[in-house]
Amino acid sequence: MRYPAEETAEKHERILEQASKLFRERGFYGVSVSEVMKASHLTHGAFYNHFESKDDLIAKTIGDASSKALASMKEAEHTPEAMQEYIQNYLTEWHRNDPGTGCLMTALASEVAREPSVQPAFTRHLKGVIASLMAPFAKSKKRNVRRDAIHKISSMVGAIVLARAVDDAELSEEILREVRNSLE
Amino acid sequence: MRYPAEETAEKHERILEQASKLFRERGFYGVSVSEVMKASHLTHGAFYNHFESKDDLIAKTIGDASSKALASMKEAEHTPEAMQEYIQNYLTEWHRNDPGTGCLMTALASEVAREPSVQPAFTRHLKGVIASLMAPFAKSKKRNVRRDAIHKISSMVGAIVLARAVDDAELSEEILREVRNSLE
DNA sequence: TGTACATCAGTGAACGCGCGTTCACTGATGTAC
DNA sequence: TGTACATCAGTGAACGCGCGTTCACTGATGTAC
Repeated sequence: MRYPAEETAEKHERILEQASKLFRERGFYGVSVSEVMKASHLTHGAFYNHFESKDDLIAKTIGDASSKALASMKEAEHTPEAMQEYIQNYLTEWHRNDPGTGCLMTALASEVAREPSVQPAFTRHLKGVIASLMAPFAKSKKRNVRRDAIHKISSMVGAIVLARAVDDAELSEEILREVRNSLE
Repeated sequence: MRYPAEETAEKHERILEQASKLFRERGFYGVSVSEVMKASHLTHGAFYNHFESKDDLIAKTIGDASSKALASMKEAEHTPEAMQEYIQNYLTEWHRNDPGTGCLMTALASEVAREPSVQPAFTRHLKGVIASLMAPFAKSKKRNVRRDAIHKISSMVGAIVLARAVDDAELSEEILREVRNSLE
């Protein structure tokens, strides 16, 4: 049966949001189309009214999640203090434990390396994050602002990725703490 | 038919080596048992004479690859210069382009986070790498030797992971170059 | 040393299962007149 | 404004496919005597 256009748009949005969360939690291959649709309170058949294929969903999801994340970063204050707070919040056990609502680069980077269809959106996202990390120093005379931003985001991503992969709670906390301290 | 014990051990080793390479290239779920066996010049049926299950293979493969990598790190020189060389070689386009023979942490970390059976071996591996990065400074009076090692390996892993996920060749090279420069 | 037989690492057909995808069908919405 | 009908986002059964795994079978190796 036919549905009001507004409702359809809401469902479309719901699919993108649930996919974004589930993919970050379990990876592209760890989540089926049916699971995404179930989480969106729909049956799997309706999927192809919204997306061409699972690959299309993956690409659209990353594009959408990236746009939202970058928009909220741009709205934030661009002071060195605000950036420090962002970094310190990034390197927390909370972020480590909750990939579903966390940074999409940490959750999906190694899968993106094998999935060319997502790479354009991922690249745009990383460029946006680097720009955000540079913004507070735009008018400063600091040298190597861009180099520092790239080094920072690399160690942040690496730290969360390693802290998640390790099954020794103490080592995991140590990684977060010591990279936090290194970036202070 | 029965085979000489030596031949069987060789085949077992071949399976571990091919699995190690293929998993790093395409991830645990991107490689089938049949593909591993084909690469080892065997048919898929023989697999269960060597391993209990695919999960067992994954755990044994990471354990084996880690042991070999740590052994070769321990054999190397433990001077600050040798460590610098190791880091500079790690952050190369060659390593980025060849995950199959590269660092297993960069290739598999985000999958390991979802695969508890591999986490013990992964944890042991990371501890070994941290120890190796600290070794050259064992007798120095430098403070924060362990913190620096953790920060270094985090940015190295993050840099390779990001450089692989990005489809902009210039940005990818820039990440490697700037993290290389930051760690000089 | 020679013979008889148990062992076991191979082969490849077959299994059930879950996946991505398709399709016939439904029925309220939106449109044409 | 009311009626007739095309539209299209849903539903859920069905599809083919590749996966991990099992199994009956093979035959040289290694062992017992």
